[in-house]
Amino acid sequence: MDVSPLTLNRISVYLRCLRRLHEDGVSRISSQQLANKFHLSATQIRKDLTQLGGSGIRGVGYEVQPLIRRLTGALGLDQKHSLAVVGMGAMGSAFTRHIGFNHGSFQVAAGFDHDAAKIGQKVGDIVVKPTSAIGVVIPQLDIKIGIIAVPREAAQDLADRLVAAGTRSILNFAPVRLENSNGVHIRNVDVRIYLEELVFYLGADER
Amino acid sequence: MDVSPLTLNRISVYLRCLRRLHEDGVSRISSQQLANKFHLSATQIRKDLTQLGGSGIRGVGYEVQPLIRRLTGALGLDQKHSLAVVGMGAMGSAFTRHIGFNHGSFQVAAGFDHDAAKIGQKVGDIVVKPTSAIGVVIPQLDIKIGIIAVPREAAQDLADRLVAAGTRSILNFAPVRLENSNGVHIRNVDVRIYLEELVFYLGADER
DNA sequence: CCATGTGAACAAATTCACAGCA
DNA sequence: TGCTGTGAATTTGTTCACATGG
Repeated sequence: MDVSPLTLNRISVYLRCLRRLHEDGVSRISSQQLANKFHLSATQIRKDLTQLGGSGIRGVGYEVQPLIRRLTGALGLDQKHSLAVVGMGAMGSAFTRHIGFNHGSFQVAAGFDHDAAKIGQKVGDIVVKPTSAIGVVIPQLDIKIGIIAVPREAAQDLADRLVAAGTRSILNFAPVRLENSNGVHIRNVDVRIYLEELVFYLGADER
Repeated sequence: MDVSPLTLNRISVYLRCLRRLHEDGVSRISSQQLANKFHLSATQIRKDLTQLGGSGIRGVGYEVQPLIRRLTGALGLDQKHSLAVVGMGAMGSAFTRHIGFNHGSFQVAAGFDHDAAKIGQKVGDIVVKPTSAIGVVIPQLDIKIGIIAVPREAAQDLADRLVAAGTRSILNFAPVRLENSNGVHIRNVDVRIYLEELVFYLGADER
């Protein structure tokens, strides 16, 4: 299948909205109602949903629970996914706790750090391991998703080691564009870039 | 001026690259060299830079230091910006420490939490204040940028209170699309959405 | 001559408008 | 009738190709 990241991210949003509706006991909803309720675009919801094979009822709308199941399956969220966090500083441990607390399709299965003072310590449920263990632990636990939360200088090297060990996707918090060797999917999240964006629009009036 | 978020985020990236070059003693660079060195597109660099009023020298390239100054000014990074972090849980305090450590154009000037156990505690340089103090502290410190790092349910209310107190831009880590009342600029950062994206592309082969 | 800056071609994403079906 | 699903139109973003000028 061929879905753009933009569409995909919106699907995630829809899924969340639908789960909330389901909790509230709503069993059917039209694209228009969904759009109104969560400030989305009705046409776009329909376009996006039909990309995964539409399943609405003309004249009625969508059945909430079947649609949730459909999207959950399409995204691959019907299985548990193990994550490895590399870098157990402020970002890495916040991420670990964040995901750990939100029992969902994800669990942090391993945490690595370079710093001897952090190795052996517990963060949430996991014990921090040395980065030298990446090559052993990643294949052992069959981890396909890695989180890079280390300083800029170390990011590329650790990403390479994750990929060499079998990681197929990387969520990168370090402020570098990582070189994506062969089919590895990389998502960069750079908080400072977002702050800079906000600053620009702050001053946009004066320009 | 009228610059898209996409362009703007790339400008931030260029700025970083240029700062690294400057540190390495490079005083001139062509768009092509810049593109090669950091895996970017030369044409796009030029298009983006000319949006802020091009300043390259034909046949030569760009002067690194003047360009840094130019971009820094265009983004509004030549002044210090105070931030308020709302929600001092794992995410909020990680963010605070992250920005705090990286002395740049940003400083966390205030941190708020709802939880009595956290109020009065120090996170980095700042002392956590109750959310009830938002209305007083934000105008007092003239804070224009707020960070929302609270659970979903509380996010909209706190965003509203920030805006009412004078905040003009919000970086939102909570998993909700915040309603952006009048010209307030909102940037959503939702880690779980990015993880879900990665999962989808993991399984993309089998589909 | 060589790299910038830019109009024109192209591609991607969004929105519109409506045909088609429960 | 009322909503989905979708081709067509539009807008937005990227790449190409080259004229321009230091």
